[in-house]
Amino acid sequence: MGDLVTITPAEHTALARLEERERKVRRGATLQRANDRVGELFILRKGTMMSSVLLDDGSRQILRFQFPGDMMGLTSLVYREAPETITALSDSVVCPFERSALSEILSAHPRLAALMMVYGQIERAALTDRLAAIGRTSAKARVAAILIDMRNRLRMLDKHIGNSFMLGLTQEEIGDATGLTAVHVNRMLRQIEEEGLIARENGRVTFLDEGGLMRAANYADRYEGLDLSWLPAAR
Amino acid sequence: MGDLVTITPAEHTALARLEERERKVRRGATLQRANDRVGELFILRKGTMMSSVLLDDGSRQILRFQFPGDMMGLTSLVYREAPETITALSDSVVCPFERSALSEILSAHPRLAALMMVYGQIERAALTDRLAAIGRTSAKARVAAILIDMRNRLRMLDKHIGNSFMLGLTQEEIGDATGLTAVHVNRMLRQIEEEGLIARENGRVTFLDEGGLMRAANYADRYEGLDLSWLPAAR
DNA sequence: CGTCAAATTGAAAATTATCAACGAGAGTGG
DNA sequence: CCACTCTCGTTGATAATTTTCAATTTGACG
Repeated sequence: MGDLVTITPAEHTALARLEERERKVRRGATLQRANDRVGELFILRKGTMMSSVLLDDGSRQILRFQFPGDMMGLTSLVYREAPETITALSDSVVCPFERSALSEILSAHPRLAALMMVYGQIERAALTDRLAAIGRTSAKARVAAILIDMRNRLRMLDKHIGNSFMLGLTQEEIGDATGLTAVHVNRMLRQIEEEGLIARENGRVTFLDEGGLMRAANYADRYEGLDLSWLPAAR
Repeated sequence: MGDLVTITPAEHTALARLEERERKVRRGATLQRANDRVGELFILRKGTMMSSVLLDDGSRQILRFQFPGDMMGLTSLVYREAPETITALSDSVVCPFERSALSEILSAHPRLAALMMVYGQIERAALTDRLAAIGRTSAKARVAAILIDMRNRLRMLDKHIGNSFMLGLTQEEIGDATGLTAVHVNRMLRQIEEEGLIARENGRVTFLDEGGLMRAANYADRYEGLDLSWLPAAR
């Protein structure tokens, strides 16, 4: 949250209480399973994770990728049973906390409540972009969009990531995020590569023509263009 | 919000301040256009509206349908420029209010802040269901899902809506919501009808086999199964 | 060296889009 | 009251995109 506004010491203390405990999650392990009874929320401290739903024909839709600093499992604010599965994409560390802890923060720190609504809306915008991409753009555009999105989000964590990065997703995972089959993802990656937009070498992707890639993907960065002047004063 | 918890008089007064002004919006008129500079939020008082994005090849993706009581334009909490367009599906009445008004409520009424997060998460769940449907289910399933969703949401407003209701969407709008063409929507509606799941007569849809329809659609009702026991006390 | 997940490739099939046309019904101006 | 126009729904034929199935290859790792 410190990226958006300057956090006061009192707010910092309150947020730190959410991260008192730690739990390790191995790559592939499940933190929360859909339809399980749940109550805990999490902050991702290290690693990357994803939230997904499993349809009853066995296919999977990945809803969102999570990076360090993200809150996860916010839906258990609302539902008795989790609607989403949360899985580790790489070995990760999470900080579990109780709903009541969040409740106390909302009461004591209105500005943090507002900031959480802000994050909720950023996430909403990201989800709606994905929705529009899956509903209305070609397979190639969707794959390109995932590449750009992953690069941008990784770069938020590590400022000196440039045009080259470890993707950290299998082609099957890209397919589950974009609503395509792994086979078709493979063909689209190859096509994007043949057009000279990217280069690939075992998991590392390099953007050769970022402008062309953005145009192919119809991409909008939802972490830009923010206006937070309306936030209440810190308490 | 009164559907979820009992609102105290003080909370009621605070919320009523959001609805002091009224504005009429004719069917087809645009309340907020994507990429316009915006600052206002809205509560929908009467009618139905939709939020959508327009891609630059001219195609449209409908993100969400709005019904009376819904807050709209929450993204202007965050962005200088609106990412979504909000349009009236029928003649409607909205109540515009300022971001600062919301800010004051968050500070003065923590339980309302929490309830707004709850609504945000319900909306998120609805969006992710749509995402999974568009990404991973057949055209027929997506159309069936829209039918069920519209019926359920209309029934929340009017308890004695049963198996028959006015859909209030053109086939083109159904297509833009499901990521299909209007032509294909037509064929899917016909097919669902021929299978005896629904009947249609100029805009009115009647469910003949609700169980079959739910199975065809892979449907989950996100307004059920809530657990709000963690909410802070009313102030 | 053997094994296993992941990537790659080709061919055929299924789904969905595109194009083009027509019909029904609502509103509108003469 | 009668063209006239417009939107919406409907239908058929064809094309494009994406999936499915079935191998095969590659690379990491014990």
